[in-house]
Amino acid sequence: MPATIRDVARASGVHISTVSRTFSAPHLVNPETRVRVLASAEELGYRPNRAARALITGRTHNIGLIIADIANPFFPPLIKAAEGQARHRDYHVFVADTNEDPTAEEELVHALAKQVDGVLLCSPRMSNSLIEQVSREVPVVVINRQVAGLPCVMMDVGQGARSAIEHLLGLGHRRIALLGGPRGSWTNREIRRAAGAAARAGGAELTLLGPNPPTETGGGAQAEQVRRSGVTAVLAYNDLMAIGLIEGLDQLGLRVPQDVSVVGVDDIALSRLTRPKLTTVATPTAAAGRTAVDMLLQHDSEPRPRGGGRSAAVGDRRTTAQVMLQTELVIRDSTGPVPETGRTRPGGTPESPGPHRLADPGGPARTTGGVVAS
Amino acid sequence: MPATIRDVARASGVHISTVSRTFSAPHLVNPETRVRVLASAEELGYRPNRAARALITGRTHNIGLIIADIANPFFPPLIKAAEGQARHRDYHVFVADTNEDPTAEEELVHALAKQVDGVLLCSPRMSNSLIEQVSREVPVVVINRQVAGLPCVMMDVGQGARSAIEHLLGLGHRRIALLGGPRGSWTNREIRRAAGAAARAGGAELTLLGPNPPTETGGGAQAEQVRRSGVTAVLAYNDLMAIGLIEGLDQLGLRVPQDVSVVGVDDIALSRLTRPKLTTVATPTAAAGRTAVDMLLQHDSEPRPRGGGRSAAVGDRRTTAQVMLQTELVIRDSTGPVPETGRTRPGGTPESPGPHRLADPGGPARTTGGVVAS
DNA sequence: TTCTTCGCTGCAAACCTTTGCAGTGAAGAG
DNA sequence: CTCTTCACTGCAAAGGTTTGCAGCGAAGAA
Repeated sequence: MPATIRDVARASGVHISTVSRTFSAPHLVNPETRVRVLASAEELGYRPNRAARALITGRTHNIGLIIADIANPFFPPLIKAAEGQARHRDYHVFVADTNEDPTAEEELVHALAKQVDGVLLCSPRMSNSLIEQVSREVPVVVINRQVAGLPCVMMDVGQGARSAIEHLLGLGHRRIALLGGPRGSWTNREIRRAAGAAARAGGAELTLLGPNPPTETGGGAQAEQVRRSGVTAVLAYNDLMAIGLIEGLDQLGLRVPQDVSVVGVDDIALSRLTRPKLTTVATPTAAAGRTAVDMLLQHDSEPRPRGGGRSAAVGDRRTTAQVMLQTELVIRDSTGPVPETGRTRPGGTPESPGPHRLADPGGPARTTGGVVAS
Repeated sequence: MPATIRDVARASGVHISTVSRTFSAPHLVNPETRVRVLASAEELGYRPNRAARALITGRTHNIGLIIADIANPFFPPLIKAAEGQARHRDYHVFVADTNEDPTAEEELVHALAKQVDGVLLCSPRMSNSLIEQVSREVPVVVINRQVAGLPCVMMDVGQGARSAIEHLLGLGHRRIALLGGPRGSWTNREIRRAAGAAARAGGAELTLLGPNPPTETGGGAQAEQVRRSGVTAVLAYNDLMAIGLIEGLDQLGLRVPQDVSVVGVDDIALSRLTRPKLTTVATPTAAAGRTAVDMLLQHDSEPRPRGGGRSAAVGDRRTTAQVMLQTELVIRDSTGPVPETGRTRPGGTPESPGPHRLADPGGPARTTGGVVAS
């Protein structure tokens, strides 16, 4: 049904190459011919077949963005930022959602591989070796994970977790739980490592709860465990879990932050809207999206060889940079001083000490990142 | 860099067609040859180029999903449902976000056109005529909009808006505002039409506020207007705006539902978590996603002619159905009886009458839809 | 006049697959 | 021994573009 270049050529009485040039190099064709071709094209509703074009140029002007869970509000800012940056460079972004499933993840990069010039692998759940493998099929930039030899943009959640633990230590907490995220998450490991070290250094006991699905439900489901464990503070893998946990604790009659303090990670928009407002580690998601696109596209202006030698793909960079973006602890209302010992039962105090409050930095975290490796 | 079918053929000493068959019709090739080919392919890291394959088969096994704003929590359930349904039929979904921009919308369908077998146009902002035009380039199913001659799946927001207005009328409200959504939204028009009719029928005055961006910010920005207008109830274009409005009213010292009642549309997950919990019109988003995929793919089992005649694309259905899905009013805590006249200033009443509460249906809205046209 | 230059256009290869058709050789039937 | 059948494989066209190269005619230079 859709008209091809050949139909247009026939209709306007020229060779297909002229039609092609009319679209991709108009200055090479006689103005009169051009209008004739354009007219025929318009009339037939002709649109160049981008897949066929990509087959020969090796450029689709699309980039793929694979993310673990599109329903997690952590991702949209990253997606939007990536789209914006891509658009500046005349690229479109196709997003694919893996439902936290490593298998779906792998399938999707194959599905996308030849329809895009590169793939942004965001918070991947598959193994490093698998990532390396797929990166041989299509240029890849990894977000939220470090894998040797590949361009990566990471957020320093380790530093963030440390700040969070130190914040809790400063409030007097000595029994802290770490509400773990999904299996296979690099972020999860980083947080665990850093939080563990910080807790040890501060003489606190850190209880690990997990792995859990990184959702509100996943957080809420651990409320009972948190209560039983007797901790006075919790660091959650992300804001969603933190919010779910607060909800769950609430239903058990435990108040936040009076009975237990809760810290999240991500600083999603929602964390400003809940009551209490969430203390959280802000991650520079938008900057990550932009940076990743830049890294993927950094060499796309280089001339592409043709004919004999295999053509160089977008990701064929000699220098694979790894960038670490800063995080920042944002203290809001979900953390407070440790409750006095002895009062382990909630509800007795008429008015517990009000929520601890510090100046809210407000704006997004600073996003300058240092280049770590080359 | 990536190996082609020719490389594999050379490495395993067979013709490329044998390699092709090894992957797409293994039963046609001798087991011994097969293992040899497979071995070479494995060694070379060969992956069939799906774009080239699609060029000849006419099938990509991908479907495109274009949505207005990926950050709006209304969409993820729809996306997930579409993905699930697609996955059952061995299809992958590429999501593209338009940022509520009609131009980006059109660009994206062109970008996707030849990389997918069909496009789901979700809550499109472009004109009907443009939709018809792009539908000649790629099979399209429209969601949240009625356009003649094209398969559509709609949600009966008109009915929902009517129920909402009647609910408010029943609570005694006579001055109601309609917090409009974005320009170009079919849903917006439907709500306005139905709400207007219902208000008129009930002898109430309906104030139109808008158009607005369909976000929390968009809703919050109209709080001042709502206060000034003196209405006692608001029906918002969607839950996000309703939540933003409640937030904004709160900052102006107006309590919901004591001073003003607020109803949303969509029943996003968040609307259960806010205080007060949101009264809203539940839309069957997941069902919409599933249905749309089914409609797009309904003919994909038909044999495709080859050679002489132009091949029939996925969407080449004779019967373009239009489906209307039911909505349902879910009454929670953000609506209550109209405040007594005279008390227009907030803060005076020690304890206003508690929120009106009805049984919450809980489960998702029923999704059975009648076929409207053929 | 002859030669060069130049603007435009056509030719054909290339990109990577799939697939109808035909060819090959061996096994089985008569 | 000949003929058919059958499993397997190769051939080549097709799908819709892009692009280096060559051709062509006209205009300008010498």
